[in-house]
Amino acid sequence: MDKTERRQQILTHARNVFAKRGYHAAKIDDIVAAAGIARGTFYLHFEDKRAIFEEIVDGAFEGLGKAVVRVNTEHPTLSVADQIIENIRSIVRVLIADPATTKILLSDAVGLDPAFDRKLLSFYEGIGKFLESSLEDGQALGIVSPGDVRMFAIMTLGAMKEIMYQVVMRGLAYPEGRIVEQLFSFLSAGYLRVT
Amino acid sequence: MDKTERRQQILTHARNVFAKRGYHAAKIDDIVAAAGIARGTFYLHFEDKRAIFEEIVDGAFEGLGKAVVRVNTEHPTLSVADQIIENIRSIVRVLIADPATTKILLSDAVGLDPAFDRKLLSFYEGIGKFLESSLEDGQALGIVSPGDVRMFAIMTLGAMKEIMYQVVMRGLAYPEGRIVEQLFSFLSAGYLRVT
Amino acid sequence: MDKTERRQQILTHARNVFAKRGYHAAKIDDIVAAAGIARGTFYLHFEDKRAIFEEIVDGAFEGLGKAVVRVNTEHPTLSVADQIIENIRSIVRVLIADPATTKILLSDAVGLDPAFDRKLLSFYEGIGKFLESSLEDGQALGIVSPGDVRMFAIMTLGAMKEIMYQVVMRGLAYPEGRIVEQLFSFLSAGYLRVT
Amino acid sequence: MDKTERRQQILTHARNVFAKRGYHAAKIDDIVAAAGIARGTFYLHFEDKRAIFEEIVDGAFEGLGKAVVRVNTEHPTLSVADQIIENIRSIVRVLIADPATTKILLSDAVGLDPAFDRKLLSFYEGIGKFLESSLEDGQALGIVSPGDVRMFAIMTLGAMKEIMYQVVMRGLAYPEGRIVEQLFSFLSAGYLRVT
DNA sequence: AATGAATGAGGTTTCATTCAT
DNA sequence: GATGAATGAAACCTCATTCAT
Repeated sequence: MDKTERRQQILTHARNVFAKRGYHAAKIDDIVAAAGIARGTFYLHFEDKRAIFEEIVDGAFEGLGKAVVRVNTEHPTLSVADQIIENIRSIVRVLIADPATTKILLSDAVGLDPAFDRKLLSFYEGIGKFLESSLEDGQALGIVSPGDVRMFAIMTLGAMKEIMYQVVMRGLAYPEGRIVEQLFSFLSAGYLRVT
Repeated sequence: MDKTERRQQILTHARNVFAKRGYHAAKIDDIVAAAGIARGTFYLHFEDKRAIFEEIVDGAFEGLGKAVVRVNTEHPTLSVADQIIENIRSIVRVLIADPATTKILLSDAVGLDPAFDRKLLSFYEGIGKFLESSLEDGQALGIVSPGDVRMFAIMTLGAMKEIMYQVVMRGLAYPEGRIVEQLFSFLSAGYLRVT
Repeated sequence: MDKTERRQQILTHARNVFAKRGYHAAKIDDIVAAAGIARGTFYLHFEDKRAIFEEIVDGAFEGLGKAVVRVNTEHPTLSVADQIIENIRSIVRVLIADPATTKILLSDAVGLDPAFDRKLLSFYEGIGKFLESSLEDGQALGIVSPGDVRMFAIMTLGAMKEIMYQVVMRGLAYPEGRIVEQLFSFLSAGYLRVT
Repeated sequence: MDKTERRQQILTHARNVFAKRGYHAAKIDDIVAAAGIARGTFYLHFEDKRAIFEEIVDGAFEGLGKAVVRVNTEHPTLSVADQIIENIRSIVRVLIADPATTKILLSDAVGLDPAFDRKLLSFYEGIGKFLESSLEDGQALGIVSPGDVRMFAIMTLGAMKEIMYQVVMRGLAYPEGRIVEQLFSFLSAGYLRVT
């Protein structure tokens, strides 16, 4: 087994262990036992426990980053609505496809310590900035209500995170399509009809 | 200083320490140093580190539970919309009033370990159930769109959690009124106008 | 309650606690709880935990010391045999009368630490010396076999200790008379008839 | 050094430390210092302090168990008297050969706490039962006096324990042969000649 | 490269004792 | 004298990381 494969194998098992136990309760022993390697071997491939965890989280960030595509409003091949829906869909798909990683992202990586919090916040800030600028474009085109785009971005992110949190933590059994549809309809019209 | 005061004093300092460092990085020594007491004194008042953390979280749960009031649709003194707004306002107010606790709730308490996750999920499940049944009432009255109330509840909760997370983690400086107003408007109409 | 009474009360309860739990497992808290006093009060009457334990053991030594009377061979009012029997009887009686103290002596006080071991050994050495010299007198009178009186003393002491150990530790239900009679007959003739 | 050797080495040093200081005064640090290993290494081989102590005591029990052989009265190659003597001799030999363990057994392990007391009592009960049944056989053959065999067993055990206690605690310098001979003669005829 | 025994810093908790009230 | 909250030394144990084989 070559070095890259071995790394990948350890990463995969570590991901499962972290997802199952949480960062602190996951011991190096659990990881090497799951991977079927010796303790020393782990350290041949990863600097330390923190490093492998960061690598898992960074990988997740990257995967999500790739899932998001800027909505093309100039020469769209799909309608704007469909592009938004496709965006939501690809994000949801990535998250659902790897529940262990999603759980790590939405639960285990949260509140680890101030340094890790900064990393997480910085990722969400990137997402937020991207969403905000997209929403601003949308406002220019009249497809996003006038209003505080930062707030829109935050609430959108929150709604999405919470659905996925419930999916991975409680096993909420919603298929991708239903999640996407509900989110889109929520963003489009809310649900309160009180005036 | 009597026993209750002393407990309260330790709780307050512990809360700050947990909020500053996170659960694991917060050492008993940090807490007792902050409280200006000896290490043994801590254990006179609390079983162990976990216990004081749980007490902080439970206190937060309780405070939030009290903040939520069922919307009265039968003999309302306020319009339904105003009641919803008041509900949102009181929750937001409680969270903003004590950012340390809010940070603990939304960050430090998350992903601590499977046991704590269950506690957290169970709290959110309670909130969710309450919201769902309120939303069902609302549907009967025609003030909530037909649709999946569980999803509505989750997305609402997520939007709210994310705003507060940003407020306590990034120091997002939104006043209570603005948060309430934005949330209400989001729940009422979303922001996408793509059809 | 005057000082002496209070001391006595604490001693009595401490004795029970030590007998029940053993020296180390007996906490000052257990003692003061049993005595119905405050923790500080304990220290008004006793230097420390060790001191009260020593006092209990010293008291037991004293009680046993008083139980033993030198056999009078010159102007006996009782036969020598009867005097020996009376001696055994009074020792057994003292031990059986206060099982808690006996348990402390034969179990809890044993192997506490080198310093306490010395105390215990010194007590047994006193007993041993006394027995040895009595046995020597007996040899002079022809009522004790020729032989190693130190060994006789040790084996006699051991037989007696073990009976009492079984009585207090296992609740071996032998009445005083039976124990005395068995011991005397054992010392008189052993039980092996192999030649 | 392989795992078994290392365990053995730690056991040996721990035995000395326990024998020297007693269970409670013996710190893990003393043991690891004596063994010349790091603290963590200790815990690699033993669950905890209690576990290594129990292992030492259990080992002693086992060694003693092996030393005792049932007296063969049907087709004896040695006379019954000689068989008894050999039995006593092998027990005494085992105890004298390893004074540290004997001291632990007769002093440090005594009165440790109720749980350990039960372990000890259960061992002595086993020995007692064995002796009692042997004595009953002896009575049937007429080589043991009629009488209470349980009492005989207890007194025999006590005499033996006390001799060994004196040997290891006071350095009583009796050679094996002398101890055996004295014990045998004591069991055979006692020493009192008072009518 | 792989192993796994060894390391030791670091943290939690206990509990005998003190002392202000 | 009595109280009981406060103290802090001391001890155990864990586990990430190292390193000789």
